[in-house]
Amino acid sequence: MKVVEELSFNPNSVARSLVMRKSRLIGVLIPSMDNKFISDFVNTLEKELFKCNYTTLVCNTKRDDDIEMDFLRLLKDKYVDGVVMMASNPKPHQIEFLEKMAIPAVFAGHTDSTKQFSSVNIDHCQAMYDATRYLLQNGHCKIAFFGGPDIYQQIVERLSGYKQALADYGIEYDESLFYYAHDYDIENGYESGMKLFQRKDRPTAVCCVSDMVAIGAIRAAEDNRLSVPEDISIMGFDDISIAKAYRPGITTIRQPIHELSVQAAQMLLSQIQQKENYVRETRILPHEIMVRGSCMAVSN
Amino acid sequence: MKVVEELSFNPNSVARSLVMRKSRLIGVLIPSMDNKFISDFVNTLEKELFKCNYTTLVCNTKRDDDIEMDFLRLLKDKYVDGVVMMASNPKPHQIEFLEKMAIPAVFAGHTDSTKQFSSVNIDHCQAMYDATRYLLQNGHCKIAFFGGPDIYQQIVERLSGYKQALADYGIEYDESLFYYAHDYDIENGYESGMKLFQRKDRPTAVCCVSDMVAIGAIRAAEDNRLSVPEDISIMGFDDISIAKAYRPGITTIRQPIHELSVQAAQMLLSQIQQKENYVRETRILPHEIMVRGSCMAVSN
DNA sequence: CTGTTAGCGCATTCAC
DNA sequence: GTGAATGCGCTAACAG
Repeated sequence: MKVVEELSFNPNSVARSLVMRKSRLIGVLIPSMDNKFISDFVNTLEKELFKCNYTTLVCNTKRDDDIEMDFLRLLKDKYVDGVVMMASNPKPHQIEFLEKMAIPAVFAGHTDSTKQFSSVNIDHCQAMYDATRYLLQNGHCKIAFFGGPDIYQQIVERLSGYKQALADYGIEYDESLFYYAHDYDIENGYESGMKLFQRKDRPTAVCCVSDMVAIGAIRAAEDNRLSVPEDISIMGFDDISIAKAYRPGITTIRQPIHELSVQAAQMLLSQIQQKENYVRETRILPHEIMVRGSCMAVSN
Repeated sequence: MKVVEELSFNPNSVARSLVMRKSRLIGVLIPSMDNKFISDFVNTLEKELFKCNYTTLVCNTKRDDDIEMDFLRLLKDKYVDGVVMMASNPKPHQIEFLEKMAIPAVFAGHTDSTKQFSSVNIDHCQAMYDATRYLLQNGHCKIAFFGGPDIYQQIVERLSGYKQALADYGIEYDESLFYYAHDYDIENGYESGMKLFQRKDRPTAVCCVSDMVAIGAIRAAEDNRLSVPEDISIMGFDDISIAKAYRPGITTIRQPIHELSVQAAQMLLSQIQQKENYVRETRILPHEIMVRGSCMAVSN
């Protein structure tokens, strides 16, 4: 130990990885970086894993399936000890790859319906159901939906929650009130809004798949001389930090981002420790509606 | 080659790194993740490096010097081929470490005043000078400054640009109009605003170190029944995407984020290729003022 | 309990 | 040209 100090020896992690087939590295696949929801998740995850001496390798897949698979291979090559998958909904070839290579993995914000890997998620369908019901309970009966890319299971589930709530309140689903976009950023919400708000028969409320879409929608409403929430109520989803700071404050569904992250870390860690004995599980965490200024009751 | 196909052989990158002392990995040190400015930078950087078959290892230092050094050591251990330093202003022990370990490095958004490493940056002093001058030219003569942590060289430079502009317009610097905060997020701008806007002798404008601070300031103004920009003009800095979408649109200084990133990548790449022959250089890129709704002229 | 050795999977070098 | 040796820095297994 004295000699270690004297020569300031420090073990070479690459050589160690080579023989150990371990790296104390955890890969995290994320769909993008420009989103408070994701950065909060990663921040918490890093903190949790760091406690156990793991370093996080953040992989931004930019929502590209090929990049996703490239990263998975890279991570395998690097002998990562585990992977947190939050980039997209589980795909068969990914599951197969992870299974074959015996890489511990956890899906976060997504549910592996094959149950081959653990997942932590919220009930996206129920969450959007609650959002829609909140509007219905406040007297809205004509509610538009600004959707996102339907390649995401979560988005599909959210839409079905919306439809379910309408059905439960005896309102027929009107396809002309559904606006599809290829992404869920400000621009998409703005474009959908510009189309919708120019209609004579505009609704009294709109449900958005994300807070960013909601911000775009609010901008579009204002550009059409509509006041939010007086003329139109706008509901967000995610509760990113800007949702509270925006004017008006955005009424939205909060995902328990911190809990999602902590549990993902813990599940992955115990999977790494317990190896074959690990019992996979699917956890659904509670969401919460954040009532702020972008929605109001309508008098019938 | 036939056999390679048949056995679907794929070279082991860890073993390769061990013997080559290279990894085709580039480390990127960032101060946080929750910022469009940073995520845009990283996105572009990844794209540029990916073209040359390099993978990016994103390290979130959370503005902690120790974490920063830990990552630097980790990166050295992993035999990264180079490092992009955008987490904080260059510190002597980092420079020494990089120099000693012969790790190619580039500072982005920061300038290495020792000139031992290359840098790409904007002129933060001139940028804030221009922002302040814009307000002065629009008739404002009492302008507050919402500053951030002075541990950042950029922030110090921005403050000095503000002071310089005032001086050039024959206005004495009034320390009571300078509000210091430990971070530059929405909350800090809000707190500074709540203090300032309750004063009887409030100014007609405020320069903020970041767009997030500006958003907080706008919120505070509104909570004090002040209209932006009618009662008070608020100037941002960075031009993050929300600056345009916010209401009112935030007049701000745009950093050429894409160019910053592309040039950082190119400089690092040529440094890696040219080895000892590489000539270090310091590049300063032009900024731009984005005129939007949060500032207006004042009639004297 | 200390000392030696084999081998992780590659690139490099030298011999053929 | 092809083939066999050496070593990158470590861990694990084994011997003394």
